[in-house]
Amino acid sequence: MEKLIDPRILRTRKLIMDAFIELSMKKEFKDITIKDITNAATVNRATFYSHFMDKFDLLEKVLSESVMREVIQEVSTHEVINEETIKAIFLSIIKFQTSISNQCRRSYEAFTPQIETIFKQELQAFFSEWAQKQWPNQSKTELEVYAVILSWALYGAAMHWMQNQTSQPEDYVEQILHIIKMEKHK
Amino acid sequence: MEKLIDPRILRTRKLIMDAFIELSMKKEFKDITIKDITNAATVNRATFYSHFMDKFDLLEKVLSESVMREVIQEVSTHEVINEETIKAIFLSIIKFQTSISNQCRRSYEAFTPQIETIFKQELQAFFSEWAQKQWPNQSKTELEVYAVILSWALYGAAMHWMQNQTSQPEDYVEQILHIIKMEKHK
DNA sequence: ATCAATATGTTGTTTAAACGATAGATGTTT
DNA sequence: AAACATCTATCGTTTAAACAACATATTGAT
Repeated sequence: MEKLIDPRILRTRKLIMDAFIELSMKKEFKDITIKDITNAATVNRATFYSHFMDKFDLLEKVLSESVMREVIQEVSTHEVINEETIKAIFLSIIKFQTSISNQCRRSYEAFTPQIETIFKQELQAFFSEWAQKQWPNQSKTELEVYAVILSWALYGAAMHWMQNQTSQPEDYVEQILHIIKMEKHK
Repeated sequence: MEKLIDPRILRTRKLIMDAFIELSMKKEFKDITIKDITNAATVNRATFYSHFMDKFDLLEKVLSESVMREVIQEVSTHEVINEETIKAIFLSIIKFQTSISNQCRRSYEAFTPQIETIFKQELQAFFSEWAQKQWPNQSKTELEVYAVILSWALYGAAMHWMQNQTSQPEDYVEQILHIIKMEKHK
């Protein structure tokens, strides 16, 4: 079933994305030109356009594919969604947000809306898939709602913690677990 | 005058060479297959053969281009050949030899002849070029002899030190400077 | 020693990427 | 505001690399 994509495509995509991530740490997003990116990626500028529509398209894909994958990977060891998984994801979100707010500096604020959208989308898809595996008897729409609530609640809580940082994240996440019910009964 | 080489060629060469250097740190040379190298380099196996004749050809080019460049670079700050330059090169050789004897481990001994040949070639070319700049009035053949003697003597001394390690390299190099005359008078 | 599996080179064909040229947008200096 | 440079985006042509297939070696286990 695998489509067998030409490895050159994968390599070029990775070169461009990695170069962009690298540049984002030094320059502001608006000051990064396509030429900057393709130069650093050792790729022709025209080639950029056969992979991405523009810089924003690239940012979107970098966030969803490259960055979100890290978060997912950290929790992919867990078999089912449980309190441990929730804790792990919460901490991952904070870890990621902290790292990009350090890396991107000034340009960070300008892109929080995009980042938030992508983050919630990915989280929702992730929860939805896993919920269906975990509770195959529940109706799809019901599990979808469950996934939406979980992803929004978790992301919102993480953002709230980021702004206040009153307690330790480990203690904070305990509070979330008191609110969200993890059980589903047939 | 620059030939303007297709960047894909440079990129692929670098990918292969870097992958090889990386693998050399983990595996013995004889156990590294072309497939290993091209896999790590994200390059097709057939592509390898349009850049290198075989594994030995690759090793040769890695040593002369990639590694020797480091040594040269360390002394390229110096304007002319003097006692400081000699010291710097001597220490660079030792540094390089120590690092590959740590990295390549068992396969190291098997390739010392090749490494030695390449090292002396590169050193000789380096000294020859610089001697001609420094003493343009001297005859070319005379300076060539000078370059040969310098390169062999330095490399030999470095190898001798490596095997015995009696004194500190800084003290050892002083002894060399007592033997080799650095002056040239018209 | 035999057989199977894996590695080495090589070749013809297909495809992704490089190149050069282009036109329009954006931005900076005078 | 006009001149200038730089960036964006696209397109046809050329080239390097991917692919698949092949014959021949090496290796390794039975």
